[in-house]
Amino acid sequence: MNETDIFRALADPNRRAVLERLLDGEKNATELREGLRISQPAVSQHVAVLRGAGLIAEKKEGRHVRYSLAPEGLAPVLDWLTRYRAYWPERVERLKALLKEMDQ
Amino acid sequence: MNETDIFRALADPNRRAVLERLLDGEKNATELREGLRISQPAVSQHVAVLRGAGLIAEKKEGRHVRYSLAPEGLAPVLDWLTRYRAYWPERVERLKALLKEMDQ
DNA sequence: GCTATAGATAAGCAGATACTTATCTATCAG
DNA sequence: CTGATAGATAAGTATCTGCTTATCTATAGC
Repeated sequence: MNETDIFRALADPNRRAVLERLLDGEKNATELREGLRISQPAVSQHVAVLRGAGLIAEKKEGRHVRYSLAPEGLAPVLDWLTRYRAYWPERVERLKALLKEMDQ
Repeated sequence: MNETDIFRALADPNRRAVLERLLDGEKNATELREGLRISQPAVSQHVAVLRGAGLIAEKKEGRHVRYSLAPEGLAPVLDWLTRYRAYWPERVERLKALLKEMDQ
């Protein structure tokens, strides 16, 4: 839930890959594992780190667990990044375009 | 320069503190150290990690080195984060306000 | 009940991290 | 040249990470 936990969680490529996979909807652990060349326990451990950082939520359904992105989880990163906005040169233009697009 | 290097660099509180300090202008290593309860070599090592991640630039001036934030350094983080925009609920409102303010 | 499957937990280990003290290099002041 | 200072580098070490295999728990189907 704090910046350190979140940045540490995001520092691992396999964990970012897990988040990536959740972009297109809920997944269970086995689905999250696809494409990652690590064992089932390793996935479980990564998921625990992501959950601890507040980045994913889980919902038990029988013997399956459905994992999903936690909507507010990345907010501290955005907040942190915003403090450095003076150092986002032309990226700001891209963001403006993005927000305009989102308005439609 | 890649996401992993950047997130790893940001995962350490002392390194984030160094960046924080650079928000109000160039500093030399001794100034960066103020407030951090770590040795001079530790600061030097953190600075090396931040430089390696492309987050700070340095300019030698005699026996001093002036460190500053590297403007483009955080762009990959912003880009990464943008992919999760659907999960930024009301934060978007804050950003819109911010960008409007920057237009003035 | 028995067996299979989803996922978590335990234990162990190799490599990475963050720190320390000691030392080195380079510039500056006299 | 000499001594002091800014900063980097070297070497050593305790702790943390990310992984593995083995095992455990819990649900589901028969």
